[in-house]
Amino acid sequence: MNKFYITSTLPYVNSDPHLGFALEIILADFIARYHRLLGEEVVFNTGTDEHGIKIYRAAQAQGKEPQAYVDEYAAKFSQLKEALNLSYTNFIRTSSINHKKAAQEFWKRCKESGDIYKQAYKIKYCVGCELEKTASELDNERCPIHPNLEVETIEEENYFFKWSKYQQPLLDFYEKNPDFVVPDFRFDEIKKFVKEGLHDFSISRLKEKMPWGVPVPHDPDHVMFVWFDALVSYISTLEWPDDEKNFNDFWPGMQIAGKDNLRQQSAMWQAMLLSAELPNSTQIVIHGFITSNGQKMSKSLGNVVNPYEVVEKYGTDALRYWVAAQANPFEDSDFTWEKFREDYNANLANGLGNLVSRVAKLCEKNSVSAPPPPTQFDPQLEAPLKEFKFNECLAHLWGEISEADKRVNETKPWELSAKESQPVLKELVEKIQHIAFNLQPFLPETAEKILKQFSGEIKSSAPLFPRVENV
RNA sequence: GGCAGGGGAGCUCGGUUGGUUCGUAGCAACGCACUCAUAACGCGUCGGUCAUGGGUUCGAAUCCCAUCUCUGCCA
Repeated sequence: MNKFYITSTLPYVNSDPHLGFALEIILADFIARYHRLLGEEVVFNTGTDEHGIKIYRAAQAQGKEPQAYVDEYAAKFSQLKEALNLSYTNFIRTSSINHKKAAQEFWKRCKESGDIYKQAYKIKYCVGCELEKTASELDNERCPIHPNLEVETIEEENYFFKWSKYQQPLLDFYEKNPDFVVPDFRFDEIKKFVKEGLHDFSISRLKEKMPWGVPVPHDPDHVMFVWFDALVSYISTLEWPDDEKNFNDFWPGMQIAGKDNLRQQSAMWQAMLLSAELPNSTQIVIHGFITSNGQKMSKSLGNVVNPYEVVEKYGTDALRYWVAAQANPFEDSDFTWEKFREDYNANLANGLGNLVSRVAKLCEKNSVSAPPPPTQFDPQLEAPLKEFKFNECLAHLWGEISEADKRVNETKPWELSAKESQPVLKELVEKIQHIAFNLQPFLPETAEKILKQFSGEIKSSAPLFPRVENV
C-alpha cells in the first residue's frame, strides 16, 4: 500500500482560529482525502505551535502557567476537526514530551554536522512577529506589521544555525526538483531570495529571560528559539527518531503553508533537514490569504470572519465548498457574507441540492432502485487535482449538474409512466452517483448522504442545502 | 528605491504562438416558459471604447515605450 504524508503548518496559539487557517487545513484535507480515495495510506498532520515569548507573556498577563494557557488554546484548535470535518490523523503539540525529545535530537544532529555555533547577538526584535528585524524592515523604529508594539533590542550570547553553508545545496536541490514549491511564482521568489545569500539565524534564547521553550542539549542556560523546534514537529509527529520504520514509511512528505511562511518552510526548514542529514520535503504548496471586503482581516477593522460562525450559519460543507470552488488556492481570496450567501444559494441550494431533490422525488414516484455506486475517481479530475486547482474540479462537476438538470427538463419524466421513465431516471441516478462519488474529498458529508440516498430503493428527503434568504 | 505580477461586463474569471464586433462563460439583474424540484430547473435579454496615452503592424486585450494604480518579495 502506498504511503502518503501531508502536514499543515502549526498555528501559533495566541489567538482564536481564524478563517485563514481554516482555508489551509481544508485544502490539506482535500488532498489527504483524495489520496485515501486512491487507496493510499495517509498520515495527515496538524497541531499547535506552543513555545515562544509571545505565549510566555500572554500567559503571564493572564496569571496562568504557560502550559495551562496553551492547553486551553490547543483544545480550541482541536475543535476545528469536528467543525470542519477534517480527516487528520495526527495532532502534534510542540509542548509534548515526544516533540521536545525529537527537537533535542535534531539539534544534536545539526551540531554534529558542525552547523550550530555560539555568538554574541545584538539585534532588533519584533515580539509580534517573533522575528528579527533589520533596520530596513523597520518603519520609524516600529515593525510595520505590529506598529503598536515596541521593537526590542536583544543583546546576549545565542546559538546560531549555519544557514549560509546551505545556500548552494538548497539551490542545487531546487534545481533538481522543479515542482518543489507551487505555485511557480512563489518558487521563483524563494530561489531569488536564496541566491542573494543567506545569513545564519539565531536558534536559541537565554533561559533566564524566556524559559518557555525546549531546553538546548548540554546547555542549561538556553532554550531553543520557537521556530527551530516548531519546524521539527513535521517529523516528531511521525515519532522520529524513535520509530524509524514509521518515519521512513511516511517521510519525506508534502507540506502546505501560507505565503507568509514561504521562507521558513522552503528554505530554513529544508536547510535544517540537509544539516540533520534527513530527506527534504517532497513538495510545498503555498496558499494565499483570505481578505474580508477587500481588506486584510484585523481586529481593529472589525472584519475578522470566524470559521465557526460560517459553519454555524451555513454548515460545514458550505464552507468547504466555498474553499474548493470560490477561493483561489494561490492568490488572496475575498470573503464577504453577501457573496458567500449568493454562492451558496446558486450552487448548493439551487444546483446540487435541488437536483438531488427533484431526481429523488421522481425516483420515489416511479419506484426506481439505484445501480451500484461507482468505484473509480473520475480520471478527468486528476490533472487539475495534481496542480491543486480544486476550483476547476468543482467547475467540472457543476457542469455535470447543469447537464443533468437539462436532461430532466428535456425528457420530462413526470409525464411518463413508471415503466417509460425507468431508463432516463436510471441514467440520472448514475450521474448523481458519479457527482457524489467525486465530491467525496471536498464535501465528504454531503457525498456520503447522497450516495446513501441513491442506493437501494430511492426515497425523497429533506433538502440538503435549504435556501438562505437575505436577512 | 530594486525585482516580479496585475489593472477587462455590477461581481468572479477564461482568452492558445497578435487575425473578423473578445467569451454558447458563471453569479447578479430583467423577460419568457415550465411545474418533478428548495418561488428551484430550462430558454432568452441586458451588460465591456479589454486602466490611460503613444508606438510597431494590413491587423493588438495580446508585442514595445511612457503614465497612473493595485499586489507580492527584497532576510
